[in-house]
Amino acid sequence: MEPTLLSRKDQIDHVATALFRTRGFAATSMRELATALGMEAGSIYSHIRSKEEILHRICFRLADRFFAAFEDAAKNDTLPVADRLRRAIESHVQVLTEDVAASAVFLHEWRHLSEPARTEFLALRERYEAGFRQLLGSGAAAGTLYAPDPAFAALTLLASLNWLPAWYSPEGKLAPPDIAHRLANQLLFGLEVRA
Amino acid sequence: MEPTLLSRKDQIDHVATALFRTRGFAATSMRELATALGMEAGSIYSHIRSKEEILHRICFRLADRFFAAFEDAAKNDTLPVADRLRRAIESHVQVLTEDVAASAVFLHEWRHLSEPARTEFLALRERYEAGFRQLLGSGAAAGTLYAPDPAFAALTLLASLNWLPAWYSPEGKLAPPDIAHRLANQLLFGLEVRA
DNA sequence: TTTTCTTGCTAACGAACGTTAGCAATGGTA
DNA sequence: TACCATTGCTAACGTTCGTTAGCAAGAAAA
Repeated sequence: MEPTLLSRKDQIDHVATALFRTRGFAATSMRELATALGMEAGSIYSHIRSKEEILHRICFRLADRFFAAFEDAAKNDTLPVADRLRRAIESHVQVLTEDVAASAVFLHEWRHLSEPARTEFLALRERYEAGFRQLLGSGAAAGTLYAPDPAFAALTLLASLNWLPAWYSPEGKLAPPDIAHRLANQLLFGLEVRA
Repeated sequence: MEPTLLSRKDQIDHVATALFRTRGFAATSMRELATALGMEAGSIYSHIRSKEEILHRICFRLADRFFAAFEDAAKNDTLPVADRLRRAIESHVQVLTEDVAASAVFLHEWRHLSEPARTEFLALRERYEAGFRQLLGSGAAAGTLYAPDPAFAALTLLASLNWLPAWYSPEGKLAPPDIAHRLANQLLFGLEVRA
């Protein structure tokens, strides 16, 4: 029938990601998931321990990817801060577009993690934001970036980026690098025409 | 005991809004809602017809507010476009901060509306975004705004604003007008220091 | 060949879900 | 006084939920 590129467990994760994205975690039943996979609800438990385990894997795997991409992009101390920020933005967009569905789940469904996973997740997110904060802060200190309140700037910046899964489609006219470039420009240069 | 400032129905809406925000619509049970209101689950149905009716009211009421605020702010044809955009941004932020919980529900929980309400809601949101698109487009045409792709710019702009309910607290150090002003500045002028 | 792992089924568990019916107390209105 | 809208209760309905137990077929490993 189909080539088994993914293990059954990975297939479950993949299909669950799509369902969690569109219906939400709480509104997705194991029976819906099973139907989408072409199997019975009980059978899923041959591969996973619980529904939440799937969500846990989706969220934390993506957190890992965001961290890895950020390390690569921003931790080059020889580059000017503005350039490092641009690269961090582009990396973030790349991770988002690589798997939009998982990104959407990562951004919205983490609340359904129970403790202590939830707290753990929020700590990771906080650490990630701190990376952007630090970048903006040192840019402001160096006088190359305008960010009187780096925390505020970081929130706004990430907000613009994280809305992407709400509208991005791989079939759209804009390719991910295009999007990343435009977003970076708009955030760095603003909307107002310069004199 | 307590002064009855709100009708029981309004109290239900209010408490439900807070629960829908933190737990999500699907993960909030009528029994939880009842407990938070100090009553029994069945009793709620003396005031409402269904759980979804509450969500419907929350979402569409806020849509009305956004439209009203935008009309006030942006439909003054004598002002320069950039100023009208700034005013629209500030109005949007004001509606968001006036009721953060309801805003969060409006932004994230509308997916749980069933048809035809869901389609109706999306049409409203699309019309609202079109207002910003048009503003950005005419600014670009007039040469006062840099927005080569007004649709893209509108998405990014609203994204920055709509993330606000994720972090804003009325007890925070920034007052809503401050926030609005900073957001408008950051969006209009960008992060990079001007020559 | 025997064993073990993977994969999946059926049937069912107890719990929780949204909602309804029927009844009762209260307080304002006629 | 009689009436009626408001408000809330108890008890239960049918359904769906996540999950488990027990069994079985096939492939891979010993």
